[in-house]
Amino acid sequence: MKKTNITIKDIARKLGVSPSTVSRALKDHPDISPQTKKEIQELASSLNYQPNSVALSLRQSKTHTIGVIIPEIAHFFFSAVISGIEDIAHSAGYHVIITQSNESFEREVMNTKALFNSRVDGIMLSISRETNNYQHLQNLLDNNVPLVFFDRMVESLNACKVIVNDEQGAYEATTHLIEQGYYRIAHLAGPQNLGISKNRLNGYKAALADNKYMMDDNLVKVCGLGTYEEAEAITNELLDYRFPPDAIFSNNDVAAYGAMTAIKKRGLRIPEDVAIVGFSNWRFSSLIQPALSSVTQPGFKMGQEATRLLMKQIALGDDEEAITETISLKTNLVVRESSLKKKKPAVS
Amino acid sequence: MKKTNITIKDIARKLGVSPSTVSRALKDHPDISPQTKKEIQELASSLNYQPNSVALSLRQSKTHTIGVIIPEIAHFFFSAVISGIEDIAHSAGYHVIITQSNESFEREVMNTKALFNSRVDGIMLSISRETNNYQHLQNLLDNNVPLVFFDRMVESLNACKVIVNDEQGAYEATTHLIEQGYYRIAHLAGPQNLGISKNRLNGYKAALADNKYMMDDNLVKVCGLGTYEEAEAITNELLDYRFPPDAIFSNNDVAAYGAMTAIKKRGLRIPEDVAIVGFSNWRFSSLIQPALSSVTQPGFKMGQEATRLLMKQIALGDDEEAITETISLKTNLVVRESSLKKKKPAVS
DNA sequence: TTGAAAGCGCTAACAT
DNA sequence: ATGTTAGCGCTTTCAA
Repeated sequence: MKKTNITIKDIARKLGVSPSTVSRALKDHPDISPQTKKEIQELASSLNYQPNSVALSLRQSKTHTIGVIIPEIAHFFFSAVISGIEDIAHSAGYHVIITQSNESFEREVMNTKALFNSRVDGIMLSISRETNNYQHLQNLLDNNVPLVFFDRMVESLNACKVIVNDEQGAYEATTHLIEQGYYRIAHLAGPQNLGISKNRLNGYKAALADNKYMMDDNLVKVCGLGTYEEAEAITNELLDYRFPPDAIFSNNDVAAYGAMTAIKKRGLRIPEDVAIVGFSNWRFSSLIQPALSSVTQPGFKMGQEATRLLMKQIALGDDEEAITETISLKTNLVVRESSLKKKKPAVS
Repeated sequence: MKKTNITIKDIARKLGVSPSTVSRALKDHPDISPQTKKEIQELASSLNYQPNSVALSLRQSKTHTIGVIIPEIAHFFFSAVISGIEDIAHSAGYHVIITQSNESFEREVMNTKALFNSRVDGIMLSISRETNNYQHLQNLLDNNVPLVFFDRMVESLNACKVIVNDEQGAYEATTHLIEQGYYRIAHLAGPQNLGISKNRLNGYKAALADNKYMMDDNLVKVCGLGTYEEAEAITNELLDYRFPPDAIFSNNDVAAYGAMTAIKKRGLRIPEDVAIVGFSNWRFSSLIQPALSSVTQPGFKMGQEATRLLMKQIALGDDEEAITETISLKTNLVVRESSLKKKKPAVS
């Protein structure tokens, strides 16, 4: 006695009118008389009628759904992105279908196909590590499917992109330390084959240069392993210098933690003796490292911007030329009160 | 010159056959002659034909999509759940639509409606904090929509549930400490109005009782604020006892971190002098707290199990009686080598 | 072995 | 102001 989803037909039959009348009444079409309109709407709500979006989608060839392909959901940065996507999509009346590539090329291809078959109105993705063939994405573009890349994009494809400006983030973090009055700022860098690490090092260098600080190569140490023990050891080397650094800009949170450990073990104070600012995706960094300021990736915002871009594309008629915008997001410098040493005196 | 999604009709026209023949050929129906079948399949693939799932869904009133309502995506536990959901759903050929309630009742209701309208084949949800009226969920059940709760469920509703056995997890953690030879085990408890905290305290008590340990009320401290500073202060109280604890079982990772800080500041060693085991949702706990063992919630598994349950329900005919199974998942005790003091000697 | 026709639920152009 | 009809893309009975 279940399984009886109310349809427009049902309502029409009960009221002795035609389905089209019901359809019009339910969407408050001006042609329908107030009288019938009222009857229909009342019956509909008392029957708890819910329109079948599938039928609508077929009719209008529009699903009001966007597809997302993400390398790994259970990663703080990406889940923040999803959250941002959901935020904008939801308020625009869109659903979000999430798929995961798990960094596998094959799954990425499967997912694009499946999303296309579902006739999503647009797709946003961050390509997997393995991906170096872009035919599946080119297919989408050829079929006029709105496409937006976030975080990891394909340079050569003619689509919208949202990325993070790491260099600028590093620049800002370093400048912050300079403004706080630190004068010997070391950098725990990441492996230099990663673009991301290189950009951060460049930002660091640029900030030093712009502030007329001498660049001292001894203060830049690459942490190749990425363990905190490594960072701890490297920090110890730095602290053993005759002129040790009084601040450290770290490429990531693991290294920052290693540095913190080394500094504390020596009985030095953070940030009075040595300050630390590092890039971080750490959800709980404020809890764990109350003395550390950090530079965070704006995942939520990235999701929002990517979705806005996608919405714009979707709104475009199918004949109009696709837009290909690239948004470069600023990182957030999260400064904790307790990590401030001194303000630069106002210039007199 | 775009926007021409290939349909079955297109193929039929080009080959001078009927749409039904094409449909059959594409799904390898035995009635079609090998000859035409081959022609059709070849043309389809060369045209890169992709079946329109929306039309399929309408036809079969089956969307192969499941809906998820989650309080907050960017939370490690929940994103792990999503990951588990995706894992199972994907291999069963299902899509996953994610929605977020943001702990708001209103949004939860909107989301259930929207998912229902999308005619998802089933819904999984963790209710929001605000939710205390269940009409929207009852509606789903009345409409025969398969429903599975995970983590936060509604006792009174007749649906499948997947939860975590916190009491058992606490029991196991405490037992672990006992087996390692610790004999004075304190508990940093959570606010006792939360079922979850109560369950963990109960597990702790049960473990002590089963091992013939004296229950000492002085060793159970409630951390009401939930800050790590509070936990640090409370730990200090404990350590000031004439007979201080040699192990701490903590209700959560924040308290564990506070305890760790207090212990380290006194120059005591972990785990030799005082061991800590705590419940944790911490993604990076292994990195940050290499000396701490922890009890983690099996989020991924929860997602998997919930999805399996949902699939089972979906597979059920609409006439058959709905099943209402409840699965209680074991927590994971993550033991780090460095947190082991001594093994209990084998009984001679 | 293939085709014609109906229908999933809804809407919109075209009657009336 | 309301009804009729056709069609979105696909499957599936039924007929040939």
